[in-house]
Amino acid sequence: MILSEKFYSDNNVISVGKKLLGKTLCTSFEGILTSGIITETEAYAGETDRASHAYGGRRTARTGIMYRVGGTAYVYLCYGIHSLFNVVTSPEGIPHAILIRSIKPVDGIEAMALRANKAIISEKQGTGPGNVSRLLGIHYRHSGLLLCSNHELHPLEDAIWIEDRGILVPEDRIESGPRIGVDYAREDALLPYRFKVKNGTL
DNA sequence: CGGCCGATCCACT
DNA sequence: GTGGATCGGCCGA
Repeated sequence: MILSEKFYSDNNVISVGKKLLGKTLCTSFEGILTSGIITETEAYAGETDRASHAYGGRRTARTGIMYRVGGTAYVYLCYGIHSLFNVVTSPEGIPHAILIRSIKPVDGIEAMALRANKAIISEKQGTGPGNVSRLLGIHYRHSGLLLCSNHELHPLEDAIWIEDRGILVPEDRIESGPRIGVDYAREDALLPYRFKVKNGTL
């Protein structure tokens, strides 16, 4: 089942960050389907979160994407090399977003191996936000794509979406901790907004 | 328009 | 554990 706008429009970014664990992130580019189960996320809590690109109400051509309706893809370039994939959550006008940090590869393993320039794909290849995008073929040009438009009507159209395939990650299997690489965020750097499945086991 | 730097990864030691 | 790769976005002049 493809997650709907209702799932993403939840104003509680922490709760959505946790609920995304165990869901399956899918892409279809040029007719090639690849997917992976989300095993790690980070929540970015809008204008009051010093770690967020929207901190203080900063709204530019790039970060303006985060103010769109929940279920919009926010992808941006990091360190000049990596496209990092986020999904906007909350209603339109509130710039909450979840960064997808790790996946367990599922569909299209061969295509992923090709993209990663590896002979085989192990679970390790899906670790790290830059790698997630690399395996799934996500590029910052995809920023602004809607994740819940009905792509099934256009199977050959490029699309990103998230599915619920019935994998349940109970609260006691979720480990929370501080986010990565946000030391500049001062007191907010310590907030436990990073969520991962314990031992990476699903 | 110039300069700085980032929600990172990987090869190498 | 460390440093190089690599470039768009943003800010200040």
